[in-house]
Amino acid sequence: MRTDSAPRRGAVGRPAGPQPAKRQAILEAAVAVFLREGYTRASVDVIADEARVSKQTVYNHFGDKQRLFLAAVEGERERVAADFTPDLEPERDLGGAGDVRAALVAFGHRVLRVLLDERASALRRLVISEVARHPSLRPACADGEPQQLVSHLVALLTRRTERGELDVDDPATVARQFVALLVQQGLHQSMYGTRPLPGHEAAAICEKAADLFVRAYRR
Amino acid sequence: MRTDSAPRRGAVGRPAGPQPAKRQAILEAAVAVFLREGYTRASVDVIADEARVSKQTVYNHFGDKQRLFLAAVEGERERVAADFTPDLEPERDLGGAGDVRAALVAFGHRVLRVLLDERASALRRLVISEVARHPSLRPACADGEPQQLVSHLVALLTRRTERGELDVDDPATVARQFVALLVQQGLHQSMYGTRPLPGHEAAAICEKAADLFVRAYRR
Amino acid sequence: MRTDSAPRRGAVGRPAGPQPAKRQAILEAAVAVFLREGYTRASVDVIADEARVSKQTVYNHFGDKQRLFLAAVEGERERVAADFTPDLEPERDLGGAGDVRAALVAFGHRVLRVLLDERASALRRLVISEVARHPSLRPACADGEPQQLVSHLVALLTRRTERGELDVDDPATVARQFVALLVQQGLHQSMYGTRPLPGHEAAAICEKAADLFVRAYRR
Amino acid sequence: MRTDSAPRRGAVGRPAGPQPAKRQAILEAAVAVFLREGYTRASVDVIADEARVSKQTVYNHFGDKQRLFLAAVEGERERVAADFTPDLEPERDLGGAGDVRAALVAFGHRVLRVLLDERASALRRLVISEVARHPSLRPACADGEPQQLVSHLVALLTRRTERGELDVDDPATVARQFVALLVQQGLHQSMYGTRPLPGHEAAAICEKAADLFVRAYRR
DNA sequence: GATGAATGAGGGTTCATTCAT
DNA sequence: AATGAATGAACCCTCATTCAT
Repeated sequence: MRTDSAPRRGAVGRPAGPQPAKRQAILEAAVAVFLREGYTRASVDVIADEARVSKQTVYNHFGDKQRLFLAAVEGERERVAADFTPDLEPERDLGGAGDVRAALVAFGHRVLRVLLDERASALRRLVISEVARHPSLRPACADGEPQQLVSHLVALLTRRTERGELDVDDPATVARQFVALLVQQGLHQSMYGTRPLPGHEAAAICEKAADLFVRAYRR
Repeated sequence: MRTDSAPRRGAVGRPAGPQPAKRQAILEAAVAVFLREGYTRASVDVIADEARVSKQTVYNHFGDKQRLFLAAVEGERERVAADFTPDLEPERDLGGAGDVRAALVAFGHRVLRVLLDERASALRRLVISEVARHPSLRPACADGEPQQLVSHLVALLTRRTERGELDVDDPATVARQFVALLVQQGLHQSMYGTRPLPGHEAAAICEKAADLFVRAYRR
Repeated sequence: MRTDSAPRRGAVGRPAGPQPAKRQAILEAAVAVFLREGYTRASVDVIADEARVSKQTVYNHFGDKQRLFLAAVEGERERVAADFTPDLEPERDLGGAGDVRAALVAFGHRVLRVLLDERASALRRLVISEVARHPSLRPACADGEPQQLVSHLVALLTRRTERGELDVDDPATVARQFVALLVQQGLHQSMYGTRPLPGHEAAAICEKAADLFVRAYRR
Repeated sequence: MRTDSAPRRGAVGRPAGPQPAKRQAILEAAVAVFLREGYTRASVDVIADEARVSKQTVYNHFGDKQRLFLAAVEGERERVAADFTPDLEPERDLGGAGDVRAALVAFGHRVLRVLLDERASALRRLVISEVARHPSLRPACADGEPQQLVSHLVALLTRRTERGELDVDDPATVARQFVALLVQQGLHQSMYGTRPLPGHEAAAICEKAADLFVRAYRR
C-alpha cells in the first residue's frame, strides 16, 4: 500500500517515466474526500490539493468529476473486499467441533466486523446517497452483503447439514437470510456506521440471530 | 403579482402579519426539492421559487438552510408515518382464522409496501446520506423500521402464542428480527428504493421469511 | 443620455427603489468590453468590475453571457442609430439648388461618416465575427447599410428626378447600389474601421461614386 | 502507438529529424479549427488532436498560438487564391461576341461564386474579427476584393473599350467600383456567407450592377 | 524533433446569505 | 413580515504553455 506521490528516482538515475504514482495518489485523495464529504460537497480542488497535484492533472487522468467518483468508488470497493479477504477464509471453524450455535455466533461477529468497518460504512452511505443519480453505482449498491460472506456461510451450513447437525435444504437462501438479518440490525443500531456499536449490542444481535436459526434448523 | 392567499390584516391594506400558509408552502417545497436533489444539490433559490415565495422569506422563517432541512425531514417523517397509519391497524387479521404462515406473509407484504413507498425511500436515502454530518438526523435514521410495524407484529405474535399456535417467548425480539429481515432484503433488492421490486421477488422474500419463523416457532 | 450609475436619491429622501441604473451600468460596461475584446475574450468578471457591480448581479439581470451579449448588441445598435439621427434628416440638401453631383458627394460623405464612426465599426466587426455562432445577430448583421440612409437617398433621387435633373426609374435599387458601393470601399480601405480613412481617400471614393451615378442617370 | 507516416532517419531506429509532413498537418488542422471556432475559441489542444500530433510539437513548430494563427491565415489565403485561379483566367469570354451586358453579368456571377465560397467566407469573417487585434492581418483584410478579379475586369473593360463598345477612361477605378458593388451586396444579403444566397438574388445583384455600368459607360 | 504529463491562471456559472425597501 | 437586488466565495472545467523523457 504505497502512498508516496513523489516521483521515485531509481538507482540508475532515470528521472521517472509516466507516473502512475500520481494517478494512484489522486485516487486515494478522491476516496478520502468523497467518503468524507459526499459527492456534491467534495470539490475537485480539494482532491487535487490533497493529492499534491494540480487540478488539471486530475482532469487529465479522469476526465471529469463523475468519472473520478466512479473510479474512486470502484477502487475503494476492491480495497474493502481485499482488506477482508483474510477474514473470509471459510476453513477456520468449519471443522470445529464446537456446536452449531457457537459457529453461527462467531460467523455473525465476523459479518459485523466487516460491515461496520469505518471506511466500508462510509462507502456504503456514499453509494446509497448517490445511486439514484449515478446508475453506474448499482453494482456497488448490490454489494451490500459481500458475496464472499454469504458463500462462506453456505459452506458452513452445508457441512453441518452433512454432519447431521442441521437440516438445511436450501443453504443459499438460508445464508442470505442470516446475513441480511445481521446486516440490517447492525446498520440500524449503528446508524449506518455512524456511531460505534457497543460490544454487548453486537453480541446480542449475533446470539439472537443464531438462536433463531438454530431453533429453525437444528435437527 | 401577489399570489398569497392568506387574509390581510390592517385596514389600510398593507399586507402584514405572519402568514402560516407560507411556512407550510415552504416546507412542502423544501421536502420536494431535498428529496429530489439531496441536501447539497438542493438550492434555496429553487425551494423559494417552488414555494412561490421570496428567498428572504425562507430565511425569515427558518434561519438557514440546515434548519430548513431538518424541519423538512421531520415533517416528511411525520407525513410518511401518517400516510401509513391505516395500513397499520393491528386488529385486522389478528383474529383471522387463517394459519400463521399466511398471516406472516400478509404482514410481510405490508412491511414491504410501507418500506418501498417512493417518498419514504427517498427520505431514507436522504437521511442515510446526511446522518454523518447532521447528528440531529439520528432519530430519523433510527426509524428505519417503523416502530408501529414492529408493535403490530408483537401483538400478532402474542395473540398467536396465546392461542397455542406459536411458541414465542420474547415477542419484541422476534418481531424486530422478522421486520429487519424483510427490510434488509427489500432494500437490497430494490437498490434502496431506486428500482421497483417485481412482485415475485417481494413474494419470495415474504414467504421465505415466514417459512423461517414458522419453522422456528410453530408449536 | 444619462449615464450615472449611482442610485439617485429623490427629493423626498427615499433611498432608491429597484435600481434600473445598475442594469444600465452593466449594459454600458458590456458594450465597452464586448466591442473592445470580442465575445469570447470578453469576460463577465471584467464586465462586472467595469460596471462596479458584483458578478452575480450581472447574472441576476441577464441570465447568462450570451443573453448579456445580445442585449448589449441590441442596445448599441439603437444607440448608434440614435446618435446619427440628426445626420439623417433628409431635408437639408434636398431643396439645395446645388447640382446633382455635389449633392451625391455630400451624401456620400455623410454615409462614410456614419459608417466609419469608431463604435459603429467595432459593432460591425463584432457582429460579423459572431453571426455564424449566434443566429439572433442576423437582424443586426442585415443592418450593415442603415436603412435610414438608403431612404434618405431614395428621397433625394426621387426629388431630383421630379425636377428633371435625373432619370431614375427605380430609386430604391439605385440608392442601395450607391450606398453599397460607398460602404464596401469605405470598409475596405479603412480595414473595417481599423485605421482612419484619410480625407483624400474618402473624397475620392465619394467623388468617383458620384461620377458613376451621374454618368448613368443624368438626363 | 506511433501513427506518423514519415520515414525515419538514422540506423538505430530512433525516430528523428524534422518531419515537414507534420508541419503541414498542423497547419491544415489549424485552418480547420480557426475557421470553425474563431481565434479565441480555438484551442491548441484540439488543433493538435486534429493534426494527430502532440501539443508540444505544435509549439515546436510555431512557437505560440498567435504565430500559428497567422501562419494558418496566410496559408488559407493562398489556398483560396489558388483554388480560384482556374476561374480567373481572363481570356475566356473576353473575345466573346456576346454583348457587354452579358459579359458583365457573367463576370459578376464569377465574383459572387468566389466571394461566397464557404471557406473563403469563413476566412473573411475570421480576418475581420481579428484584424483589430492582430495588425499583421491587414494584408489579408485588404484582400477582400481579390486582386486577380479586379485585374481580370480591367482587361475586360479595356478590351471592350478598344472595340468601341464601351467608353471607359479609367478602367482600374471602374473595375474596383464594379467589384465593390457586387461584393458588398453579396456579403450583405448572404450575411457574410452565413446563409446561402438564393440564385435569383445573386442574379438580381449581377444584372442590376451590369445595368448600372452599361448605362454609364456604353458608347 | 517529438512526446505525455504537468502546471497556474482564468473561464462561466451557482451558491447561501444579507441589505435596503 | 415580505421582497428584489446585491454580494463574495466557491464550483467544475479548460486554457496556453512548459518540463522531463
